Amino acid sequence: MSSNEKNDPQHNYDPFQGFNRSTTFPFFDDNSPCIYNQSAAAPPPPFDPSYMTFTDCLNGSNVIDYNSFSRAFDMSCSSSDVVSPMDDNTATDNSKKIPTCADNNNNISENPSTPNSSVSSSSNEDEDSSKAKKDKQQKGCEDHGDDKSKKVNKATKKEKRQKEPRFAFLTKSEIDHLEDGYRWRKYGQKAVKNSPYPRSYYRCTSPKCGVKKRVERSFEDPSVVITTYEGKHNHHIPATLRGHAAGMFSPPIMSVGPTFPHEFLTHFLPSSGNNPAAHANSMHHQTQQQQQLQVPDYGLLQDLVSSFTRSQAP
DNA sequence: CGTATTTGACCGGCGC
DNA sequence: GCGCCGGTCAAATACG
Repeated sequence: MSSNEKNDPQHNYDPFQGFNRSTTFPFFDDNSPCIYNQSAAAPPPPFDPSYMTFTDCLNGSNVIDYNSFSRAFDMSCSSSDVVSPMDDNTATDNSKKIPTCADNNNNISENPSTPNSSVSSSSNEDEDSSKAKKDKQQKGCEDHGDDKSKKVNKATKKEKRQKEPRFAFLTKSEIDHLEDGYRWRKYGQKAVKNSPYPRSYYRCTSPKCGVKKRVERSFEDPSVVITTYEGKHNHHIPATLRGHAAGMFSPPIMSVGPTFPHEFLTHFLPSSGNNPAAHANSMHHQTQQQQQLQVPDYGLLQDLVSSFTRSQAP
């Protein structure tokens, strides 16, 4: 948790404070099953562009003005292409993780790990104590560390971690790892402080693609899966994806351009309605009630949704 | 047998 | 400097 977050608890709990959810941004309408209000159990309203979820918006037909999206998400102009610059700690303290759009200044957290002594005396004392035990064991064994040398070499080889743009999605789903059209290899899993749910670490299996994603379940709302993408895919969706996904892509998506829309929709959305690959796969595994929220720039998004709504009007 | 997952070990960053 | 913590590695294991 970053220091400013620590000093400002509100920051953790409601990054949308100050926004009029009902009128400023349709996704936040209290009637919608937005996860940020506690009415997620309420049935979604009948389709209405004004009340569509963000996923609906993204997944909607390709009438969306992608330039608007691009502007809204600040994808093309920023140095890091941050859609929703999550403080890394957004997913660190599970009890308070909420994607924050507060700093749209490409201020990706420089500290991937955020020590937080203030929560050290947390509910997961079992974990902590066992972890401490482990650490002690480690340190106790360090004397006879022949096998350590290679790890040290590895560590020296490793370049300093680069800051990658991160994008967080909140998805209402019963399954943790949502299909997004890409192939991921799980490379780690960690217990999350203050949360009974572990965090899983995935890496894109494409050789030259260093995109990673973290998947964890919200502590406050277990029905919500938090998926954090890091980096951008430098390749298309693998043709071998659990069968022939790439070939199923509809031309509009594949042809909209090399940069933003396709990348966004296919690279970052856990499940895109315009992504038959993801859709076809996910339909088998996911509940129909999935909503992803991405909250980059309210004003522009409002414009976008407004224009989208207008374009839907007869 | 190749690929994916699991899981304990390890590292680096940060706060104290 | 120490301890905590998130993130990553890689050997072992599971799976198809």
